Amino acid sequence: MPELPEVEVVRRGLAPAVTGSLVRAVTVLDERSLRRHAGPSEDFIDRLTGARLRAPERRGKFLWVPIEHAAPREAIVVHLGMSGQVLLRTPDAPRDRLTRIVLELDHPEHGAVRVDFVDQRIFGSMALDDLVRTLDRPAQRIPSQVAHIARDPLDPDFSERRFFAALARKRTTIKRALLDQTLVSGIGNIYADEALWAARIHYDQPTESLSRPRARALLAEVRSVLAKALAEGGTSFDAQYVNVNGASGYFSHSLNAYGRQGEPCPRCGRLIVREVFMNRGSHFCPRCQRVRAGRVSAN
DNA sequence: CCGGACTCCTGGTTGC
DNA sequence: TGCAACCAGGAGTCCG
Repeated sequence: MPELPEVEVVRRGLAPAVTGSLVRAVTVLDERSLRRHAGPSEDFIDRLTGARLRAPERRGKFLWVPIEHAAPREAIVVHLGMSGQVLLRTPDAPRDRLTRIVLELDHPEHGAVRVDFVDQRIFGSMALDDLVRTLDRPAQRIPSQVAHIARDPLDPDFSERRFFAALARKRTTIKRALLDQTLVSGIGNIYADEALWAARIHYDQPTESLSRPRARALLAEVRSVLAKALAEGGTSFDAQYVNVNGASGYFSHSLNAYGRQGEPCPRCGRLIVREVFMNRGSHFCPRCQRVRAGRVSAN
């Protein structure tokens, strides 16, 4: 699935069901989905069973559910990878064929609920991880697996100053930078292409050649596209991305560049092109988005 | 520090 | 219709 808007849709959907719930039972159907859990699956099951869950949190594409009263403090960390889904089901609902992990919860008000982690490609994972303090906000604890991930652009504490400084420090090109989760998190291939299209920037434009106003404009487009996609429930091309109730998002109808190769650019009419970059498709308008000469920063 | 190659996987779609 | 090749929203590691 899953870039920031899709993961946030999942977080919001999960919140009312898991917050305050007690974990009654844990079933691991495929241990490969625990790849990022430090111990064996029995360890995951034993430590989680009987735990009381708190409200789910998110940074970038990582989602986690803190456990109450755990010492050291810990959380269930969920990453959806390319094809992960988190589904809320009634206890006796049939299981999806690709279900890898099942959590049976008991909510103090809503009663029994089942959380199914479904993942076709198994690039996603669940894990129990310690919550640690990080430098970027000492008052907050986040899973150790997420500590290297930058804040995302919809985070109220996202620092533009920091982002621009990190961008200036990098000797790379812009799409690579947008996809670098240690610079800014939550952006994946779809929204990188969409934001670059909106800002009229070529994916291979060197970051050091971007003026501050253009970098600022790009960040504004990133925020805008993420927010719009979130408002429309995320981007679904098929059943691979759905919310916790199994419903698709609508943002695929609003895409201007991603997956639109051969179709006219909505702005200028020139046909959108797809090129392979970083082993994946980059979609852009060859007229609106050209690599241009720009200032080379002094530092 | 940076980029490219390669890894983890399954299954739907495309093309012969 | 069969089957192989290709493609996919991510991200970590290793190597030059």
